[in-house]
Amino acid sequence: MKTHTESEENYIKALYHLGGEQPVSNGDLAQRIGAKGSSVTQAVKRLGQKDLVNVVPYKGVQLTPQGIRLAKSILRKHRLWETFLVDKLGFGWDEVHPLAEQLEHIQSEELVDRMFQFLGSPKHDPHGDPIPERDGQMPPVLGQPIGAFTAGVEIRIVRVEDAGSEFFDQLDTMNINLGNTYKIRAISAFDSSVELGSSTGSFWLSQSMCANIYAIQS
Amino acid sequence: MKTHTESEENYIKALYHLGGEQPVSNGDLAQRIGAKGSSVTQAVKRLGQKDLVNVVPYKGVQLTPQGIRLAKSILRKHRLWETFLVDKLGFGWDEVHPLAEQLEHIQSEELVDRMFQFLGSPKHDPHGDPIPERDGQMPPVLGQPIGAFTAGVEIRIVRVEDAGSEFFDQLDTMNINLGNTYKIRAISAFDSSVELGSSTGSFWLSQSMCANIYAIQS
DNA sequence: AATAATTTTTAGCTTTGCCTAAAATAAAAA
DNA sequence: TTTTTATTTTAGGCAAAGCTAAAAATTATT
Ligand SMILES: [Mn+2]
Ligand SMILES: [Mn+2]
Ligand SMILES: [Mn+2]
Ligand SMILES: [Mn+2]
Repeated sequence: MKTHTESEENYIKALYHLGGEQPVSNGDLAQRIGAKGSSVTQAVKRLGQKDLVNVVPYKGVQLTPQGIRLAKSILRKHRLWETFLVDKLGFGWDEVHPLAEQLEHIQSEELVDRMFQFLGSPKHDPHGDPIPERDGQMPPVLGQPIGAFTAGVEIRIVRVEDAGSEFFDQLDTMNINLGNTYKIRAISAFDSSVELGSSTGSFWLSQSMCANIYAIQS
Repeated sequence: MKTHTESEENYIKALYHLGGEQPVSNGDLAQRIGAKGSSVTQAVKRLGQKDLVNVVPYKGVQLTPQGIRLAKSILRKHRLWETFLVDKLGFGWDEVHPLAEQLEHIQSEELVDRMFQFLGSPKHDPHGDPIPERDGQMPPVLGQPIGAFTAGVEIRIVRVEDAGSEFFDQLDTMNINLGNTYKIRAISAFDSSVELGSSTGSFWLSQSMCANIYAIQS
């Protein structure tokens, strides 16, 4: 398997994030990467020559099977590193993403395999996102938005969206963590906010918060 | 503290390796980096503009105090990562160097500090090389070449030179590891090879092997 | 001290990856 | 179906980091 530049890998990752296996527009990609459209046009041309993407001018860019494989391998590394940073080094789950963006580019199959073992073959990262397997298979994407449940149900938080540092701060101040269990006490018909109850009391969660927090019944 | 490219950091590291605080010739640097002299001339000019080195044309390049600080911080990371890979992930001490050359460029003070803690505040890496402290202080460089001892003395292996994979293979087949203790049985007046004795028997070590293995009396 | 050999620098080119401004194309509105 | 607007591509530049070949400076040898 050839070796790629960091920039190339970031484009592949962005494409996977935005479109998965579907085509992505030049503009969306430019926005995500944080570069101008003209730069993106050239970049994807280079990726096309390496058979990582198919480019249809004026129409969009789409990952090839090769590109998808690469995207998943980068995502696997990213999420394994996040898991390492949180589980082993004691970082907060809100701090690890930027660091993982560096570490995801380290090239060594052996390292990834050993890290995977060292971490106990995890299926999900500290935010509850699935860690792609060695062969590209994806573990299930866990949970539904909290607002999707009905009053009276017992739920467990299993995943949160990466919705920025303010979101994580809010989770922190409200003491909400993966694994926490609550009872859905009520759902407001007015603004869709949700009242959650735990052993220590109960509190209301805004619709915006709920939309980024995923849970399963349990 | 500003951020540097991988290439810049590799130049700084090479300069520190070759000359420490002393000036280094263009040719030596070129050889070490694996680039042509003309490329090196330009590269050090760039480093000069960032006050990481002082360049005297036709004479040589020398790290500034800033450059030395950077060199040590990279070396610290390199050796901490090697320690992590061997102690925590179970890599062999002969496999970790190339990986550490990638990992040493990851930028995060916080990560380094936490890793240092996680590893138990190590003073030396898996090859016995000193790990620079946070403030730039260097732990002692351990040991003397095995040939420097006299017959009858008890020694413990504390450090090995990075003398290539064949050297490590030889150490491996002879079962020589850091921490092993031996008695110096004899030193050949003919070829300076050394006879070492342990509980399991005794064997001869060539002068070339001895020159790359360091020990202390004990 | 003069010449020869070695080392270093300069000059000119290449690729990656980004930029701005202008031209071309596609999509939306009239 | 034109015309206007938005998106995308082309054209032309720039900096980092490498290269080769030629010129200049230093070092070594007669
Ligand atoms: Mn992340
Ligand atoms: Mn990245
Ligand atoms: Mn090393
Ligand atoms: Mn390196």
